[in-house]
Amino acid sequence: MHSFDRTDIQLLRALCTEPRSTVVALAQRLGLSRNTVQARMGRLEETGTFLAFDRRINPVALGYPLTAFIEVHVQQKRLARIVDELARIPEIVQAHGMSGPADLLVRVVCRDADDLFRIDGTILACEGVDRTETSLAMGEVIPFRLAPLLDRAARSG
Amino acid sequence: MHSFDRTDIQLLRALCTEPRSTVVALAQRLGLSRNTVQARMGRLEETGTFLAFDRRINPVALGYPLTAFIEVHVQQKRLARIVDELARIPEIVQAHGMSGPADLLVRVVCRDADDLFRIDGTILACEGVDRTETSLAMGEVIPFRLAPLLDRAARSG
DNA sequence: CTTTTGATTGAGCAATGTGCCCTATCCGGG
DNA sequence: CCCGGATAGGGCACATTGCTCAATCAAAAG
Repeated sequence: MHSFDRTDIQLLRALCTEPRSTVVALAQRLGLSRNTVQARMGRLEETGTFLAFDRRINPVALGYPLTAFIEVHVQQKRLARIVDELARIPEIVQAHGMSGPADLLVRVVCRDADDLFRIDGTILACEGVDRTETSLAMGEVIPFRLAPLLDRAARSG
Repeated sequence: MHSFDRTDIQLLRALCTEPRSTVVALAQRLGLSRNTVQARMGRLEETGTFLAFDRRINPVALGYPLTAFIEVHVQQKRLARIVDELARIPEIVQAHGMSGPADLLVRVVCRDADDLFRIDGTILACEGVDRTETSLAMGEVIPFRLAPLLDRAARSG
C-alpha cells in the first residue's frame, strides 16, 4: 500500500473544496512547489487513492431519483453465482457481501416505485435467492463525504 | 432539472473508461467538435450531474479498510437532531433516512474492529437513539458503478 | 411555406497549464 | 559522515483551455 503524510492529506482536503483547481493553484495554496504537488498527485493516482469516474456521476441528475437498499438472503454456497447474476442488472449500482443476518446488501437506483418492484422481482428470480428485504431511502441525510475524516487526519495525523 | 440526450450519455460513458481524457480527445472519439463537447460538459456540471470530489477518494487507500452499515432505530420526533449529532462523527461517511424497519442506514468506515465498536458506541450514546444493528461489509462484491446503466441508456434511449 | 430558435461547427487567438528536464538544497537514516 | 529521497526553482516545447465569431443545420413555431 502506501502511507500518507500530512501533506498528502492537505492536498486531498484542498481538492475537496476546489476539485477543479490546477496543479499550480494547489501548489500556491499549500505553499509547495509545483514539482512537489505534481509528484504527489502522481503517486496518489498510482497507489489507487482515486476511484472510478462512475462515482462522480449523480444518479438523481441522470434520471434515477430513487435509491433503495435491498437485503438479500441467499443459499451461501451459491453466493458467487448469484453475484454474477446480479451484476447483470444495471440498476444495481453496488453490492456488499455482509456479515450478519443478511448475506448481501444491494444498492439500487430506480426511476419510480414500479421500477423498484420490477428490480426486486428480478433479484428474487435468481436461483438460490431465498428472500429480500427492501428499504427505500427517503433521503441522503448525510451526503457521502470524506472531508471530515481528512480534516481530523490533518489536525492530528 | 435537465434531460439528457444520447450524446450526453455517450459523453459520460466515454469518461467512465477514460476519466483523464481531454476535451479534444473526447471530441475526437465521439466525432463531435470541441466546442460542442465543451458546451455539453459545462452544462452537465451546471445541472449537478457531477458530485463532490469526496466520492473520488478511496477510503481503503486512505487507511480505512473496513466498511460497515449500521441500521439505527430512533425516536422519530428527534430524527433531525440526531442526524445533526451523527454528522459530527467523521467516520460516518454517509447516512440515509429510510422507510422500513430502520429509520437510518448509516455507512461507516473504520480502521479496525475496535474502531467500529467505538463508533457504534458513539452513535448509541446519542439521545433518542434506541438501538443499532451493525453489519460489517465483507467486501464490495459489485463495486459502485453506473456504466451498465449508461450503456443501456445509450442503446435504448 | 417561412421564420425563428437553439445546437453545432470550424476557425482562430491569447493565456495558461502540463509534462518533462536538470541542478542545488535539505533532512533523516544507515 | 555519507547517501537517498524529497523538495525547490528554473526552464522549455507543446497541448489544452476559454473565449469569440460567423456560418450552417434541424427542428419547432408561426
